[in-house]
Amino acid sequence: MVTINDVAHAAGVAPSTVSYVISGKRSISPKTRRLVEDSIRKLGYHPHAGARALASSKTNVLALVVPLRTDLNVAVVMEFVASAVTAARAYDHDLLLLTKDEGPAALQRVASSAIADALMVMDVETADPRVPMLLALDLPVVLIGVPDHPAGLSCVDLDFTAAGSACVAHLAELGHRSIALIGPSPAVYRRGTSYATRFLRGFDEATKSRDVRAESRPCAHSYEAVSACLDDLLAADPDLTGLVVHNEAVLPGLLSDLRHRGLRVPEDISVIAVCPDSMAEQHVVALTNVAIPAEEVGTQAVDMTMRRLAGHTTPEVRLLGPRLTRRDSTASPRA
Amino acid sequence: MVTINDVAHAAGVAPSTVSYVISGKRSISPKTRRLVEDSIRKLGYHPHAGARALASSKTNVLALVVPLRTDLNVAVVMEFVASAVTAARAYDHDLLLLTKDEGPAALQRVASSAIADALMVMDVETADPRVPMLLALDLPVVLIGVPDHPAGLSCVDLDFTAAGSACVAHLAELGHRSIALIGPSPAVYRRGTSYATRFLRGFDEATKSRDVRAESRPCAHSYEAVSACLDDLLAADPDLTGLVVHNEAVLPGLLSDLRHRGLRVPEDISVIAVCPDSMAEQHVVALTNVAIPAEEVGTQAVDMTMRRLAGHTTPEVRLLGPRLTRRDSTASPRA
DNA sequence: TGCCATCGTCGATGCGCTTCGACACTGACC
DNA sequence: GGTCAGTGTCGAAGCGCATCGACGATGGCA
Repeated sequence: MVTINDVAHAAGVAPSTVSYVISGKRSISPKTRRLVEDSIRKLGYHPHAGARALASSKTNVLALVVPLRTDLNVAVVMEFVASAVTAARAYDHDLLLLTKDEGPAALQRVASSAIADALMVMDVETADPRVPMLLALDLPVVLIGVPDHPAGLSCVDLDFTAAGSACVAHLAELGHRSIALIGPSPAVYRRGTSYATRFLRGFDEATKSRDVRAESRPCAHSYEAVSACLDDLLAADPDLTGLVVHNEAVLPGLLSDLRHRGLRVPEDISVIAVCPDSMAEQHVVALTNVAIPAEEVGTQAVDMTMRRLAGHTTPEVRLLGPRLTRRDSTASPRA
Repeated sequence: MVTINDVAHAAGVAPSTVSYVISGKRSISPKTRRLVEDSIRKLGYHPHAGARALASSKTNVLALVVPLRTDLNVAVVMEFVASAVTAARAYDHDLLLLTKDEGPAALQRVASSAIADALMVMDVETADPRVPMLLALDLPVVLIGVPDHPAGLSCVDLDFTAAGSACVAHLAELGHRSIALIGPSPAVYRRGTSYATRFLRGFDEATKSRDVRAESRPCAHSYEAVSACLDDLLAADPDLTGLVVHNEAVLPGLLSDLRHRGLRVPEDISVIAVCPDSMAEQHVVALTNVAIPAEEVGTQAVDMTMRRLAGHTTPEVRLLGPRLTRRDSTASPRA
């Protein structure tokens, strides 16, 4: 193993000088800097992470708590994780993965073992039991999602409330007067998952204020559940002309089921989805959608985390405005 | 921060004794053990990861290199990652996420900074350029996938060659005489991704030995690509009665395209997929499939890694036998 | 009773790094 | 020529832990 001493020796300087060259915390003469940098390169020196963490109480590691359930959208989670890793690396940090399954104790463990410098937490619930503990942790914490009482925690997410409203607005402006929301699986609502309830709120508010008839149903993502859900909605209102789908996993099943029923999209029924753009474009009928900007959220989450680490202590709540893209799955209802 | 000294003081013993209680590397009297354990619990002591790593040259961290491309199956990658994290935690280790995008330098960095104790590498290519470097690293390395020359590295994966053969065997035994393989996107083959070429090899061998007419095509996962691919295959052989799909992402598009063409599954054409069971069950017609045991592979990968860390130095190659489940999408072709 | 082996505990040392105070040297200025 | 502020470098200390050799206590056996 190459140590800082080896480098110092090779460069003919003291170890501390090498350290200062690397950290830039003191001024170094150009000559010395060049000498040291050459030795570092020549020896292939990388500082020992543990030693560095011990001496500086900084690990250069960010911990990310991800949900590993299958009732959430895996593609979105993955995209988020991907962008978070990339963003973290841009700040010279690494990403440690924790699962929600390990529970709150895992957060304690990471904090008090000094395994990571900060925590990013996904799949936040409206009354998330982890919030008080996270507050007590005195590590920077960024939530992906917004609980009812973020207290002093930073949050970032798509503005799902606005997204819910935007979907309704789009359909209403096309002339739809009776629409329905197909939401995430019942379990997601039961947990009080932040984005689900926020979207529903936006949907409800908008349908009320625009005087649009509306129903909403959670929906598991088996084919039967989708089918039953549609049965139910069409029974409740046979004149239904618009569907808002806040559940990417059911889209394929939903679309083929509609076709089975002889309902054409968008001639007989309009469909607007909340899903990543790539997914919207991938269907037989390209879907009008509100994008889930997982990548953007991941980047922002890391940015916020790094700001906190850099000393910006005031927590922020960043809600990304929804972006609706009109494609081929929505149209005005026939008279 | 609670240190080992605090615990020692609280328990009235020396710090080293606390250390031995935790590690179990020397015998401790029951009385002392209880005393120490109580203090640990009372103070909420967690050893400082950096200090531990420095003193013992063990980080208790496993690094996992994941591909973040979207042309691979995200769900499978996610499932793998999930099971790997869980398995690692069972061994009291954490998982650090690296992306393939960072290139080989990232592996060097992790190794020489002593950030992780071992490396697990996904998305292995047949002639993977990382192999020589990994060998030089003198960390335990486990590949998920099998390169042409694993040299001294451990590998684990589904036996895709056997899987390819199994698909053919199933269709052939049902009486199909002309089948086609719809594979991953061209880019996947171009990279020489290990599982794609292995599957293709199994497919080719089996069709040859069973004297089945066969075509194979890579296929991107846009709807147009799927459609073009089908056009092409049906033009090449209008009597095609069986489809092997080694590309989960195209399944929804493929199935609806077949329906559009008036081809019923399985009456007119049989479809067998290589995908996770959950995905196979989720379609309108439940799909006969060869399962991708991502969870099992993840667990095994971690097991192998831990064995290496425990001193088992001989590299192993574990190929998991394919498991074919017959569902509703395959049947004998009509005479 | 005295000896020795065994068991349980302790103290000291060092892992590789950061950081702080100290210090030598330079050039500017009176 | 002497002083002083500033610049660049050094040495030492200590971060929290694991580990090793040493050592006291205990009990068995003669």
